[in-house]
Amino acid sequence: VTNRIRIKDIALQAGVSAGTVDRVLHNRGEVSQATRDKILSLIQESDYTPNLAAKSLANRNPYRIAALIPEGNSLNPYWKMPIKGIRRAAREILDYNTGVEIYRFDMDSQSSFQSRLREVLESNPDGVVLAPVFQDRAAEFLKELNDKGIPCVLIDSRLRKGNFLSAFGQDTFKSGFLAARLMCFGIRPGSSILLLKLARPDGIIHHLSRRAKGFTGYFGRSERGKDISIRTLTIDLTAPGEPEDSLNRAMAEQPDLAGIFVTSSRASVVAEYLESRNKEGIILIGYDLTEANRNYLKKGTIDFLISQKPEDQGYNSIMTLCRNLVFKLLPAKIQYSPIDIITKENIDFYQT
Amino acid sequence: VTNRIRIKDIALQAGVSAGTVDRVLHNRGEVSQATRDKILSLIQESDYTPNLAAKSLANRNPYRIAALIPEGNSLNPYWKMPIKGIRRAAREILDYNTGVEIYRFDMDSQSSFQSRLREVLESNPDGVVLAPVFQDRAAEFLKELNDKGIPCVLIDSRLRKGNFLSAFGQDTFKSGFLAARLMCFGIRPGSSILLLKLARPDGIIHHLSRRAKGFTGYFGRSERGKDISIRTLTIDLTAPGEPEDSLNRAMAEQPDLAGIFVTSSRASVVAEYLESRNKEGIILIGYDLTEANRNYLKKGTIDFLISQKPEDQGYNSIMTLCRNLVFKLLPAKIQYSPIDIITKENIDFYQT
DNA sequence: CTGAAAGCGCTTACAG
DNA sequence: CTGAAAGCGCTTACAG
Repeated sequence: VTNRIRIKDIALQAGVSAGTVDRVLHNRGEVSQATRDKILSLIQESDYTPNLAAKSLANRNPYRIAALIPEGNSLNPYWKMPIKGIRRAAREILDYNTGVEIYRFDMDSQSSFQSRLREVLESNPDGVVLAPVFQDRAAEFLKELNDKGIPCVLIDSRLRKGNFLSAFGQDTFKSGFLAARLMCFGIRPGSSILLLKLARPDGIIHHLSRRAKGFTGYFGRSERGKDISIRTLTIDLTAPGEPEDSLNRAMAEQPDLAGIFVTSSRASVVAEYLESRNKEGIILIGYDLTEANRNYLKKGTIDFLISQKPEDQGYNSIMTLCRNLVFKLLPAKIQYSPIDIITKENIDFYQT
Repeated sequence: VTNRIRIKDIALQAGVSAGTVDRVLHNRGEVSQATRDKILSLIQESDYTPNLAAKSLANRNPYRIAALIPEGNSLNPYWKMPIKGIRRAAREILDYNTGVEIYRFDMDSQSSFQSRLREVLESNPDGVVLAPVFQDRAAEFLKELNDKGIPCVLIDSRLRKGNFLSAFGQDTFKSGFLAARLMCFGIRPGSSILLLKLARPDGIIHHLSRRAKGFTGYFGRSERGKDISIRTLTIDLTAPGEPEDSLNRAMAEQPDLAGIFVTSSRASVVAEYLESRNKEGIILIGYDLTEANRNYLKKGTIDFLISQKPEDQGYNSIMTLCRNLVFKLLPAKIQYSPIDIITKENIDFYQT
């Protein structure tokens, strides 16, 4: 509070003007090597940190961020949550003279993705937040951004390399692993369980299959998991008669079924099925706090939901980009989301 | 980004100067009713929001916050975590021209608490963050602050009323309830469990007994909890021969012991005991990510730890006060912390 | 009751 | 290569 060091202070010490200090601070304009060195060492000693309020106030040119995010529809309600965080961040960074434009695309349509990409490129933004749903197209897009020198932050991504500023996402393998641990904790040894993939045929299923791998990976590695038998089932929810037909068959074939793990955010579909059939005592574990999932969790039909603070993900992706643009801060390349365990008992206190 | 409304804009529309608008904005100085009304309605229509960067830059008088927090010692390592958050917040709000002074006291000594209170009052701060460990003294202190018009934020508190700005804390009953749910999920029906209070004789045990109440409250209310037998045991860790003696006795009396719940942050003590006796397969649930607890969680001796983002609590308490001081924002009176479930599998991704 | 002016710390043309 | 000046939006004495 008291005596923070200002640019003016080091200028005074160095016997130059504030403008010159600013020039070496930002590697801008020509400064003689001698004064440059002097100022640099003065800055080192003085633990100078810029006043962010003053910095953003003085910042003339507004920055524009483009966010490319899937539409949230009834088949995929997940994306409403990151969008909420993005909107919140957008409001906050108005004071940093930075604006956010959101471009929505249809998760089921590569051409819709493609045309939004075009629009974004034409708008010539200062930075991009991207949900790289269609991997190959996203990679090409990333290259175009690189050529133009536009930084890009990835959200809910499993890309681990590529020329992006930062990537947000859960460790999907470990989250499946955790789900298995919870399942095994709750069922009797010798039980039989079902690993359920509820996907659309053309959907991106990389996340989902990593979760499944993590889940099955737990068994065999652990004491408790040893004598559990797992069956895997994939159901196309858009097919007629589904998911009832497939679930009926599975139930008939596994009469001793003790638990179901759903790799997608659609555990509610299974919960609905179990309720209508009056099947009780089957442990159900799934992902994401969608409206429908929350309800079944509160009723007790779903036992655990695994979440990843999707709103935070949206919020942080924008803030990361903004801090990079405005303050030139370099973020961590990978920013893992938490793997949160949500139950009926703690959901009311969960900050999404 | 483009055209945010400024004070100057409404001044122009109202045909007055910026100073006058500022006066009605802050209810300061005398302004004629007519111009006041005009400006007020103009503000309503224009969805004016102040530029926070400019606001804090122009803010002349520095604010001083005093934080009264227990020392973190080996018997109570918990408080290191909120302190970390407080320090982080302190760094950030330097730009808001606000400083934080931390006063530590000995949790076991009311007189130490008392003398720190005096120091704080004498320093005449603009706001106070308080861990109300000694309830009665804290209540008196609160009154003195009220008289002086100094706002106070409580941290890790179960006070639900009193004249404070905001209070942070977990719903301790519900967190015990959740622990019971997890316990019951994992043990066989008919098992016997131990509810363990590890306290010092003079320590504040309100938190701990609320957790215990929540834990026992689960049984009887739920299907799964019906035929579980619970024994409660209190151990004074500072007594000679403890906790070994008491635990030896308990083990002898409950040979079928399937699970132990520890209401304090010292589950590690039990974990150490179980390891040294080669007792495996007993489910152990406790609180807080202390160094020792983390280690036993990773080894698998502790099954679940319940956490409440203590660092966030420290951080948010300072930020809440700062926003009130600088921007006159009114926070929620009670701000519940999350009830997080931490396991070996997700601890690496947990943001404390 | 109201306006004009100076200042917060940083940035940005502009002039030399 | 360097300095002086103006400006970002808000606040704060000061003068009337």
